[in-house]
Amino acid sequence: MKTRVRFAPSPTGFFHIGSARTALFNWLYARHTGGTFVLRIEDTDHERNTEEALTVLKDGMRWLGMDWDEGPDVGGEYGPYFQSRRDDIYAKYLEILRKNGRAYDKDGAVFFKVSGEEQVLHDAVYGNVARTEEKDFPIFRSNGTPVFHFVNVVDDICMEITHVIRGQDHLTNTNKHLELFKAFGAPLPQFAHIPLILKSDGQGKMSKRDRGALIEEYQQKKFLPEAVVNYLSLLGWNPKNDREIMSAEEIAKLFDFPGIVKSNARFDERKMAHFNTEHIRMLPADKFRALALETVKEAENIDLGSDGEYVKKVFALCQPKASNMESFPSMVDYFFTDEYAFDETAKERVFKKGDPLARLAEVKEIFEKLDSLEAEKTHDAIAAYAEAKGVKPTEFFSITRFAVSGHAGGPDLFPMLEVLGKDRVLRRIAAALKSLA
RNA sequence: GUCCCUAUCGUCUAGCCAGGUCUAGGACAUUGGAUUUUCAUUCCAACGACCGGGGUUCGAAUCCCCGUGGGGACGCCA
Repeated sequence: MKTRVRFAPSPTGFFHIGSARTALFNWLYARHTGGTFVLRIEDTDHERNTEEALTVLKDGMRWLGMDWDEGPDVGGEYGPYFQSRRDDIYAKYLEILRKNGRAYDKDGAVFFKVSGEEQVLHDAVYGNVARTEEKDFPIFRSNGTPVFHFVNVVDDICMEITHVIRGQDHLTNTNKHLELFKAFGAPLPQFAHIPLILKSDGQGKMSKRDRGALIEEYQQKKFLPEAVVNYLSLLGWNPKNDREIMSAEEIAKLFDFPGIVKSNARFDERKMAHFNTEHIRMLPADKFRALALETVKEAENIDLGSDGEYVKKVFALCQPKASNMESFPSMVDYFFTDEYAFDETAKERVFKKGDPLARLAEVKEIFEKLDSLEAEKTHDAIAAYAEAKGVKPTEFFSITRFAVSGHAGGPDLFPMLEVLGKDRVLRRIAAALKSLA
């Protein structure tokens, strides 16, 4: 039988990292098994702007590369995929319960009559979990709208969902669902509950107010979606072979229930950042260039000019040193303007010892004699001069970098000077000699 | 309060199910070195954990019990 899994969010206006991870595990399992990934919108009982909220959700899903096979925009055999449009189906299923004597009216609402028998869940992650649901619970509110537990089960039955992968916070709700499946005489799906994501500090699970809790944040901060997917996949799952940096395809290939961890995981934004850095470094040059271009263009104070080849060289030079895209514009700004600022802490560091300005003046003279600043030649020229003078070559490096870029760090110095070009470098050194004096 | 889940470095985790090969492995973070070509790179190293107590066993991180810690569910929210 073909696997059918679903992600069933209610559009709230933001895409929570926990939801995203649940979606991801479903998506991974579908791709791993060659099955179908259904996106079902649980939009009952919500007055919020669902159109906008839905967009946030869909954008987030698409950004992370979690394409759905059935659901909004793509349709499918099992629609409608919005609970708000399935009232007739719910009415039909309520009738079944009434006929079986499992539903009754109370206070204007409809209640489900529980069996009172112990239910044993065979969970793919947590094993057998026994629990008894003691109280009858409402399945339709007094305003006539159906309740989550009811619609969730009915939809899973109708959509022939084979595996229910969801957060562990539903573990104790599952009794209710088991009772309902049985009351309908429907086959049970395989349940797989996954551990929760906890706050990095403090108590409880990640809430929307915690930093790093919303997928929108990662989009805004220009994280690579593949990095977010990679990190999220490893929060509560692992391939058992110490592999960490992986593509979504690799993860999907390896993903399965036995690798899912039972205990909750604490979110760590530093490790998330690390994955982001690794994925940036791994990006093929052309993809990185496209991303860099987009990022820099959004930083309005930077004018890339008209020399496409120059831009290309700059980005290629900086990619290996880029730790995140958010700060990338500030990392490359000086390549495109002579009006760069001199970083104060960098200045302190550079001027801490020796006589940097004297060195800089010497560098200027050395460079003036060269016909171009080809990296190796430039280096050799300084090294030769330094040796003749009996000074360490390193004494020239920091000040040169600082003079032409305003930073203490950045891409490899000599390739950087080569990209900048002799004219620009000499112009900047001359200016710096005056302004830093 | 009741019920359910869970417990290895600060964090994510491997090992546990089929007990010995574990002086417990990897990653992030931190600290310290190296690359005498800077650096936001790379490499190397250090630091650092089996929650406590009982039991089973020749032997327990691994199996069992009890505590304790952590998390969750108990809504006419989803």
